[in-house]
Amino acid sequence: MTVDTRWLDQEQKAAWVRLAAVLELLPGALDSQLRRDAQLTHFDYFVLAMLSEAPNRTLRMTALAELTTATLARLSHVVTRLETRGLIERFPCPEDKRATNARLTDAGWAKVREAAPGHVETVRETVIDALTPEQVAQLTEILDAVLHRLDPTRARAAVYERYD
Amino acid sequence: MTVDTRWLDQEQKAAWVRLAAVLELLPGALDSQLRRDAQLTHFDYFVLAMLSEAPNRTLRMTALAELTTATLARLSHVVTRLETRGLIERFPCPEDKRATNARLTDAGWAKVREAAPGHVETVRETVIDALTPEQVAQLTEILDAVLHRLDPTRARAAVYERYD
DNA sequence: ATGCGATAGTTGTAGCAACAACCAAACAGC
DNA sequence: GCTGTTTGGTTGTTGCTACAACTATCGCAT
Repeated sequence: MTVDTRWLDQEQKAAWVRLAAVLELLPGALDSQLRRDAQLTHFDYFVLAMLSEAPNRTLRMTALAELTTATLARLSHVVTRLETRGLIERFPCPEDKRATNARLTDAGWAKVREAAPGHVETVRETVIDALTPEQVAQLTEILDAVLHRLDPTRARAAVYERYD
Repeated sequence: MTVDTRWLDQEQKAAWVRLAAVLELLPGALDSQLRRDAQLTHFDYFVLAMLSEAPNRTLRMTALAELTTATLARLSHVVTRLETRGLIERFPCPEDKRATNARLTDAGWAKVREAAPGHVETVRETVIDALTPEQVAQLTEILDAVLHRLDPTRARAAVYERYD
């Protein structure tokens, strides 16, 4: 019954244990900074950021869901909350009456502008400034390989290939 | 009022965007495999794994909390659930009447043995096997640098320094 | 001995995420 | 021009996490 498992060797285990630790700690660090300074979760922030870079600061829910790697259900809940807070507005898509557009309001735009510097600073402090330029390049390649496994359809490709 | 922000350059942004994507996708991938195949969250699994490697398969709640980077409150809830399922048992610590010990039951031990191969296989598929040996070594160094920022007190050091 | 701050852990509650069920508009086939 | 299917989105439920309040014990200084 037991399938012969290829266990991890010492070096692989070293990398994995550290990755697991980062996976546990980093999201919390990002989240708590944004929550404290901008009353936003990291996911909230990312949603607003994607909208802020879109033409007319508007995207269809489906497009926004792909950009943020979220299910439509999750996105819908999040957008509902952000809409209540006046940061986003929803309106029916004229071209396709099934569809809904989400647009960043002026207040939402202001919120992104206000939150960005602190967020970037946190990213620097926790990750970027800890690495040499060579390591930053290595990290990019490594993560690309991993993403290729995680996201074979490259649904998110559009987002991060803008930054090549 | 505006503090002069050091924005990320192209290469830094490339690394960061990819890291954000991995942070979003990888935990879900790990979680859903374990949930599907062993009815365990990744955190559940890690708790059981830490206990399974401890002397007598027993640890004080505080020690277990440190090993898993969890708050005591979070751990308490998780252990309550695992206890209900018969995978862990709690008993008062004889030396310190404030303290509680958590011990892995035989059923819990069996669960870990059963879940481990599938989990390792997922780790291989999504991360390790996507990388060259050089990249694995690079990743370890990179993550060490990040962890140093993230966890300056090295609370988790004990866990991952076992794998040097 | 006793009074007080620190330590160890539990519990209640509120908020967010995953999953599934659901409805409506659009499209494809005949 | 009906009918069945796919697409786009919302809503309800359940489970887990964070936060805060609370109890009990310990250690130590007086």
